Amino acid sequence: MSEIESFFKSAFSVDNVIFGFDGNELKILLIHRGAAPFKGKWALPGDLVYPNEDLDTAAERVLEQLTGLRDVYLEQVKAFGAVNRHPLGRVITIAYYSLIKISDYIVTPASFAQSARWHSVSEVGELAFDHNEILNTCLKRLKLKVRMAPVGFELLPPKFTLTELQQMYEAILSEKLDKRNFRKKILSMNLLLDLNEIQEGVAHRPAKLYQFDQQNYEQFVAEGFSFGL
Amino acid sequence: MSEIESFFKSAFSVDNVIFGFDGNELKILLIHRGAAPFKGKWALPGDLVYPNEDLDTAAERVLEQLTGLRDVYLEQVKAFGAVNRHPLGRVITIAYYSLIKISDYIVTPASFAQSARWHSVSEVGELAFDHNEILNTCLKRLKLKVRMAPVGFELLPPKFTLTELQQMYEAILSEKLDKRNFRKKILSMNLLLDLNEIQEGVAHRPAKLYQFDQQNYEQFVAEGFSFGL
DNA sequence: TCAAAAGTGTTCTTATTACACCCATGG
DNA sequence: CCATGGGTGTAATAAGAACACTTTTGA
Repeated sequence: MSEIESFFKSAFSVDNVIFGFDGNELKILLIHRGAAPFKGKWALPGDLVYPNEDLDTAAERVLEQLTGLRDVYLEQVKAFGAVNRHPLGRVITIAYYSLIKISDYIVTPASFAQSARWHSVSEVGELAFDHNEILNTCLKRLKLKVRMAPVGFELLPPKFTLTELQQMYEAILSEKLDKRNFRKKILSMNLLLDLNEIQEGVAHRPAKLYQFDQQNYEQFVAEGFSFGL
Repeated sequence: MSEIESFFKSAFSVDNVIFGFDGNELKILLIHRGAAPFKGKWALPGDLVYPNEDLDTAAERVLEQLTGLRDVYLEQVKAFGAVNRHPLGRVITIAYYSLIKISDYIVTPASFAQSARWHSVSEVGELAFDHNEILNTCLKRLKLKVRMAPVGFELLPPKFTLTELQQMYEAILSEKLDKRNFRKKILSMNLLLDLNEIQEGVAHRPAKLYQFDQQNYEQFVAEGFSFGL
């Protein structure tokens, strides 16, 4: 085998940390591996990238095959390429994370989707390959991102209460926030549309429902505003 | 060719945006391509990754072959993998940036180093491949990073004046900073060691020389401090 | 003595923090 | 009428922004 050919004896994959929020905890969707290597371990959903497929497209495909969801928030984080990260050959992987509304997720018929399950981020054990490292990197990135841009809304249903919003941030950042200060700040940004609706069927004073105002956000950004929490 | 073989008909490379600061402007080191594709264009230094080489190692190698420098600040940014980004085949590239002290750079004997030249970031023209996109992404990342961590010092000589420090930040962020506020803030962090030395041979009042106090920084971080500018 | 950059504080404005009670609803 | 979470304001502190003159040196 010539030297130049040996360069092409390698493959690349994408792996996707799919985050969801159940109203309480930050979760990720993991696949139970039914085959070697790492048979029996939990792993991030991922796949080899097709020869004629863009990286982002591959990550979207993995997500859609597993969840049936399209047009989801997806961000590339970085490449992981340690020589021995894959026991069967030289495979570098490009890590993504995505944010989905956990209630939109329904187990799809795809065979590997049958073995998928949500895990609390705080209770993830030892994963296949270098997936713990990938998860940690993606989580760190999400924590940064969620303070710098209004991406957290991707985890919530279209209508949400301020408490839900706050709990989502607390779950991601793993820190408690002050209720009054949080509300003051988030409302002062004028990014929440008051729907003049309230919760129903709760055994306490019902909370007002809000919606993220994407249009306002885009206008404010165009005017020089930058989100910060 | 079987399907599985086709996955391995691909290669990956690293490309490195090497930043330097000449006391005035932010610069990058580009290579003038002597061969197709993109013959005659300027390009980011890069190379295919050896089959048994980690990604970070490959980026370090590219940097060392070009500049002779080792133990340099290097950060992976992301992977670029559009299907047609390389005219000769499927090659995804992992982008890095590095920060070097421009005065340490001496043209090395390596053949491709002969065709390297510093370019002002603001005057970079159309580059080979998708290298303009890579450069922009790396520059954006550097702007973020330099506010969140004391990496800018990597661009300065070991002894520097406060004005030099400020000009470095201004060059990276492309914005003017207030002299008094800048000094107040940076000195209040206790990350600068006053060397009790002054500039020599300048035709004006000589400035005091400082050094970045890595040891203090690490201790402060351990105690929960986080750099912010 | 001139030119050139170094060095230095205060005031004002804005953002952040800390903190406790009453309200509306369902059971 | 009780339990549960919803909703609200103010005062103190800290951080950021704006701003102009004197000092030191070499030529």
